[in-house]
Amino acid sequence: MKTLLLCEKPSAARRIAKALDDSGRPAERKIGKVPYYESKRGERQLIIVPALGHLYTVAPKVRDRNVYPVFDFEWVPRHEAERNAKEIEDWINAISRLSKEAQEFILATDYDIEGATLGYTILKYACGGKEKEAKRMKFSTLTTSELRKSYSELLDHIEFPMIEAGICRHLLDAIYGINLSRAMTVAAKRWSGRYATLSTGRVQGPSLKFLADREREINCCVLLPFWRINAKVGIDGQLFDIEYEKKTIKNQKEAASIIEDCKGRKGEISKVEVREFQQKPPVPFDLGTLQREAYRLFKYTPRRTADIAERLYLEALISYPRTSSQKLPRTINYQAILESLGKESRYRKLTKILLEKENLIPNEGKGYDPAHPAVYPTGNLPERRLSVPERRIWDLVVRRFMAVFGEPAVKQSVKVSIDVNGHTFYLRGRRILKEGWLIFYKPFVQIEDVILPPLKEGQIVEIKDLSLEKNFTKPPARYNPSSLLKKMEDEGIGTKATRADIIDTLYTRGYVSGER
DNA sequence: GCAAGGTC
Repeated sequence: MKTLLLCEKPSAARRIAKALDDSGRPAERKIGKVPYYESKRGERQLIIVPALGHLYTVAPKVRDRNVYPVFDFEWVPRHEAERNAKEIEDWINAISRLSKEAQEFILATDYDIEGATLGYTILKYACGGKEKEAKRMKFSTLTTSELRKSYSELLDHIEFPMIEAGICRHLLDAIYGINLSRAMTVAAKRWSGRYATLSTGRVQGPSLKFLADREREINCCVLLPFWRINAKVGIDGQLFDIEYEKKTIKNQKEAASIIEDCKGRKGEISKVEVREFQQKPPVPFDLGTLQREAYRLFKYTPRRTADIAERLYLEALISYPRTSSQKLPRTINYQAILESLGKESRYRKLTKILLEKENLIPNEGKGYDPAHPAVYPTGNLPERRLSVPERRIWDLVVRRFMAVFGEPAVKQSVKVSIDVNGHTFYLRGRRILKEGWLIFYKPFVQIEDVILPPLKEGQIVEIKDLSLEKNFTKPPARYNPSSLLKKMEDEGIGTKATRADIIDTLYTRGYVSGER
């Protein structure tokens, strides 16, 4: 009796095969490039085979792309509808062949709308109509214990209502996106006489609108003048910038009279406020946070970061990157990872600090993902020379991982009020009292101490370089790929795996240009 | 040479 288990992707199939095999060592086999596993579990022989995400997609029944509108769609193997999907044919053939040896079927794809749907289409079209008899494994992490539990508590059938929703999602996106895209392309050709691909869709359209709305705001923005009082204070031969109690003054007369009042006057310190506060460690990386951080630090676009992270994942240097989780489950062996990273000389001192702690507790964020934990380094060290971008992203993931286990940083801020003829100026100082997690994440945070000499109330100080600066209010900033990604996340459009690609498409179509 | 969603 053979049972076929269908998984979402190769890495999941491997984990599942290991978890379910009685000896923990399933046989690894291949049909062409398609890997699969044979596990023994009691009397049962399991054939565990991965999909590669969706193997089927919806496409218009009439293949002529100039037809408009189209409402008749059908499920087809992906290689028939898309370019760059050549390997899908082999994949479907392999699953099809393995399914013929099996008498029982279990769906073990991700327990979400797309996982259920991609499993359904494969069971139906590649396995010869097995979608009704297939059982279902339900799990939210790929830990051995949960996988075994879900295998022992198999659900009777796959989740048909969820699949209805998934099919509906595919069809709506296709009907809406393909028709509007064709309409725009045809209209543009009639108008200009030239062909250019135009496209829009459920996610592209609204994303572009965010940019258009912002551009309109910028163009409509009326720039108003305002004035700023600049001054310095001299203490023990050192000069420090001070700020006027009102950061901006809208009226030139008022500003000029403040200058007049303060000119040639000395200042008297009226108050010294010292405040200490803690800054908690950062949370582990979900993909979006990693993409934004890589843009902030290296100006890598979200797309580029996703590509690099994917490569690092395939070389087993980091965990699965397409995650929205900001949590690191206790089942991850933090200590082993740190010990291994410590073999790299530049991490040795840092990992030592963490390994000496009594317990390692990550500061976790709210982000949750049913299928994957946050991005973390596996502890493996590169076996080849990484390119500069690869090294940077890996280093960022490593340091972030260490930082989440760090102690809070303790900072001190000082606010000194200086009275100048009835006007108040502020002198601000700041310093780090305890580095805490910053020691791990140092290259990626700006830490600039402004250390003030000892000051006390009633002390008289010299006011220098008193001047008036005219400015204009600024329009809101344009989006960049990073802030647009954030906006899409906040608005809940696209997914962690698609947002970067969709932003890229906006550029490819020529809707957006400039900063990338 | 059309969407958006999986995944490599």
